[in-house]
Order: sequence, then C-alpha cells, then structure tokens
Amino acid sequence: MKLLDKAHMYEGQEKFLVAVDCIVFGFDSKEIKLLLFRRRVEPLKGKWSLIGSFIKDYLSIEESAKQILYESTGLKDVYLRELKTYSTIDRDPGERVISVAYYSLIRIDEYKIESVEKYDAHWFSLDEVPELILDHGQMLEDAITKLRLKTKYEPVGFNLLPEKFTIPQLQIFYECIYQKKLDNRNFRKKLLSFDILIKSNEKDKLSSKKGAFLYRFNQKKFDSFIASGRSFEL
Amino acid sequence: MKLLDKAHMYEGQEKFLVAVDCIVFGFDSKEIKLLLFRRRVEPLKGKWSLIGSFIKDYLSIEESAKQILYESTGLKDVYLRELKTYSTIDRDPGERVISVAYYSLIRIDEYKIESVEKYDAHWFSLDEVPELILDHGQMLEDAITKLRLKTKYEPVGFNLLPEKFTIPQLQIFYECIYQKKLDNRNFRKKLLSFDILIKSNEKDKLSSKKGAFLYRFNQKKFDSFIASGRSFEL
DNA sequence: GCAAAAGTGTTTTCACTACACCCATGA
DNA sequence: TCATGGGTGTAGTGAAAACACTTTTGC
Repeated sequence: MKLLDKAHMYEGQEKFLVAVDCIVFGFDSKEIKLLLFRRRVEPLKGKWSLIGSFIKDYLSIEESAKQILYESTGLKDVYLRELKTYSTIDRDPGERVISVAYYSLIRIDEYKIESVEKYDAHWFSLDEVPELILDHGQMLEDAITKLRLKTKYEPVGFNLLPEKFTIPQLQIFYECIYQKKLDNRNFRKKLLSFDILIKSNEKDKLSSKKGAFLYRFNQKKFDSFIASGRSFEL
Repeated sequence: MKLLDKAHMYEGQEKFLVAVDCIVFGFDSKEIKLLLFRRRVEPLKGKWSLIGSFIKDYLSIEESAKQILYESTGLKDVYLRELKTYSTIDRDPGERVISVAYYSLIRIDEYKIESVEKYDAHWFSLDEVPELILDHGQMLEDAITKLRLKTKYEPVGFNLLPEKFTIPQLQIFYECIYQKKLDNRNFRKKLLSFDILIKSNEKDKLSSKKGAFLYRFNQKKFDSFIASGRSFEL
C-alpha cells in the first residue's frame, strides 16, 4: 500500500464550511456574566452574537477557538472546553455552516479592555441576555447546563475568580450556579476539609470592613485529591 | 439587508472534509464489548477501525451517524451521544479530515448479524481491543472515560441490557464500569428504592439454577424521579 | 446432596443539615 | 456606636457501608 495514494482516496467527497463559536463566561463576584459581540459583518450585522470565526486550515478547531479568544479578549491559556457541534443543514440561512461550540471561563479582571472594545463586546448578566443570532441562544443554554453539571465534579470556579479570592466570593459563585443560598458554615467547612487552598495573610476589604482572607487554589494538592479517588462537590 | 446576499458572504472561505466515527458499546451480561470493523477501503484497508463515514450534505452530523449505525448494525433509535471533535490537521495522513466522534450503547442481543457480517465487524472485549487506525484508540479511551462519568448520573445501563433483565445482570454492568465488586444487598436495596423498575413474574434461568426475576425499566417513573430533583447514582 | 447463584435485614459509621452568635472594622 | 459582612461549633438525621446466612433447583 502506497501512502502517497491516500491524498486521492477522498477525492469527490463533499467539503463543508466549519466555524467555531465561543460562549465566554465571567464572574464579577456578584453574578455570572456572558461576553457578547456585535456582529461586524453582513449578514445580521449589528446583532448580538457569540464570538466566532471560520476555522483555519493550519489550526485544529480548538486552536482556532483559542486564537479568536485571544484576539477578542487578549487572554491566553484560558479554560476552554468543547461543548457540542451544531450542524443542522439550515442553521445558517445563507449557506451550510457546521459550527463547533466551545465554552470558556475567564477572569473578568484580567481581560484586555482594548481588545474587547475593538471587537464591540459587552458583558451581560445571564438574565439580561439579548436575542442572539442563529442558534447561539441554544448554544448558550446548552453551555449553562453543561457548566452546571461540570461544577458538580470539577472545581471550575477557580477559573472565573481572580487568582487570589476569598471564600465568600467562591460561595457566591456556587450560589449562582446552583441558584440557591448555601450555609456559609457548612460551605467553608467542606471546602477547607478538601485541603486544596493556600491561605495568605492578606485580606480583601472590598466587600466588608472586617475584610476576608485571600486564598489561592493549589493545583498540586487538588491533583492528588482527585488521584485519591475523592470527588469534588460543593 | 437582503437575505439572499448571504449566499455570497462566505465565498472564499476554505471548506473541509468532515466525517463521523462511532464508538459502539455492547454488554453481554459478563463484560462490556466494543464493535469494530475491518476497514474496507484504502488507505489502511483491512485494519481494525471504528465504524465511520463522511457526512452527507443533506443530513446533520448526528443524522449521518445514525445512518451509518443503521447500515452497519441494522438498529434504529439507538442511544447515541456526541463525544468530541477530532481535528488536528494531520490526524489523517492523507488529507485533512475533521471527525466528530459519537458513542452508542446498543443491545447486543438485538443487532442484526447480517448487517454486521456485511461490514466485516467483530465484538471485542475491552481488554482485547486490537490496534486501531488513526486516532481511533484515543477516541475509544475518551469514550470510556465519558461513559464512566455519565453512568454516575444517568441510567445508561438500561440501554445496553436486554429489554427484560435481571438485577444481577445490572449489577455486573456497574461492576464493569466502576471496576470493582459491589455488595449485592446494598445494590439491590438502593436500586429498588428508586422505584423505577417493573418486576415481571418470569425468571431468567440462564445464569443460575434458581433463576432471577426479570425486570423492565420504567421510563415514566424514571422521568418523574429526575423531575423530583433526585440524582441517579448506583 | 451439593454446587451455584438469588435473595434477604440489621447495625455501625460517617457525612450532610440545620442552626445562632461573636468578631473586626470603617464610617 | 452601629451597621456590615467574616468567621466559628455542635447536635441531630439519614444515607451508605459492612456484614452472613437461607433459598431454590439442576445436575
């Protein structure tokens, strides 16, 4: 079998337009936010949309997503996970486009305003999301469901909070996700029992006069926590 | 804005070959099995591979997956879920092909031997899987991880067992997934406490002289079980 | 009558829940 | 001094885990 023949094996097969769309979540220590963009090109120019683009021939789809995220937020190495492909033949009324959706969790305090402004972007709180183009509303819904599910077994909150965060901040994040109040004593007790945080001596006084101690996430300890077979659920 | 203009908006954008691959799981009341196919076309003809094909221009990717599954196993309406897209630019050494992987759970007693033979297929137990083409080994690994995770909150076992099954059969499935022995008293107690099974008067005597009662899954009761906010974990 | 799998209850253990007050500080 | 959010302990409840013997029947 000659490998070189292979280039011809797939001739005659139809090819497709392939895009990525990113659902970008943030958290401002009060509520979960969504980053949306005004579409800059026809068709549907000016409508609110997820950030997206056609994929590049020299990049994997994930790399394409990373690149568009970098361009539009100035952030590298963000938390990025595949959500789902959207491929109904008429989802784009003009021409068939297959879109692979990714969701991303970013630190709202770190994104670059310049990039965001250049792309005509805006943070929306989840209950004030405007109408979105195409099936982007469905993508968002699916992403929220997935995020909620994922939160049950993975410490996603640390990707949204600043590198140094307080326990009350983290609790508010979980309250947003689960959409219910949590008991602060029980929350703190369980969280600290996991022994995956590093306490600092600094306090954050932005949200109280007494101030709350700042912590960092300890990836190493978390890894061995998981390796020991325990499950992360708050 | 004229909608008809849109057909031209995407001109000049590169198009890609898009395929689906299906990881097909079965369960023979002893162990979890994987359905593999000998590739019928060059390149790599004769090698073991997941079942797959290029997608159709008149079908969504999921529909394409359903169709190839129907052709190769004779089964319709099977449990089918998207796994992940595989899109590194050199994953297929001949030409760039983007593949969307799906995993499927089928009743090993229901698939059509004719279709399977026509496609040169074979059931392998998970620890005797031969080397697979391209990144199909990676796909399988990812699918097993996902299946294991999914089992924790969804009753996937019922899709693999025959329509009428015994509690010991179901327990063996969970023992396979979790890779550990379970206590039969605790298993039975918890399972029955969910009240989502219908007991029949028939017994299955294939695996014991005493015989074990056959049960069916009650989808309606399961739906209200979930609606009541409880979580399915065995 | 015996081998082989099905089926059955109770006790212990541990994790989750509910619950209320003091602390530190800036204004 | 008071308003605000941060931080702490304990008792009670319920679910999971550990554990061993009897039943049925084909051979």
